[in-house]
Amino acid sequence: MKCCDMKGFLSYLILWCLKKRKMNGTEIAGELEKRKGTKPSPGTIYPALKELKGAGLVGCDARKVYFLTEKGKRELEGACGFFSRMFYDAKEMFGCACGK
Amino acid sequence: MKCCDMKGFLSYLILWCLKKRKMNGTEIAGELEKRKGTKPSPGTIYPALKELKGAGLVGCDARKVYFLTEKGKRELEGACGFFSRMFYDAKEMFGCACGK
DNA sequence: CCCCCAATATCGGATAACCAATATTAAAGG
DNA sequence: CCTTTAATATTGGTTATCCGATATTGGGGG
Repeated sequence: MKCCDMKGFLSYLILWCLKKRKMNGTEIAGELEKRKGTKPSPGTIYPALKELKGAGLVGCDARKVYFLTEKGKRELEGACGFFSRMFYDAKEMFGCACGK
Repeated sequence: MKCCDMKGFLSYLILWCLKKRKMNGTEIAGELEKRKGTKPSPGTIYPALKELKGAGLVGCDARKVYFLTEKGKRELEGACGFFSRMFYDAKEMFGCACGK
């Protein structure tokens, strides 16, 4: 088990980051590096963005600046609810996972 | 993207659940069902437990009741710190992901 | 206008998570 | 002790995530 090398987060994290502000691919990669500790490679980030765009969760303008669509916002909120339920006892367990 | 079918959580979630109390495989599966919405199959849960035991993160007694080892506790805390950093802005983003 | 560099895109492959199906073990009751 | 039923274990295969390497695009300076 490698808890801090967790897979399956990438798309979700991208949505999370885009909720704060519009970003291009490089900026997103940098933001993910800050959060995860490792910078996703181009071969990771761009296919992910393409997939998200194909799913209608993000859009991008002519300058390749990506932003959350309404559908993406709903998806993100659904995912947050999912996390919320999954770790409903986060507070009593630690003070953790709550960004405080 | 399938945010609510996220992979790579299983081992982590098992540790999380075992932090609360000792459990056998079936109980763990039930607890995961409550949290994730889907019950992991035997072919999922037992290999995961075996791996965790092999890594020294959990132990089990003669009755196959699993518990967190000290190493497992440290691992879990490390993972929690990881999450904490990853979603450091959880509060400002929503009120979410904090089990409240 | 052309070159150059950074950003973006694509592709193949490696890895690992997970499940379905099946086999084995253990427990409880008659 | 035997049977039956639930719990545990194993195996093989499917799928998806991610990365490395490599192409392509686009924008700014000369």
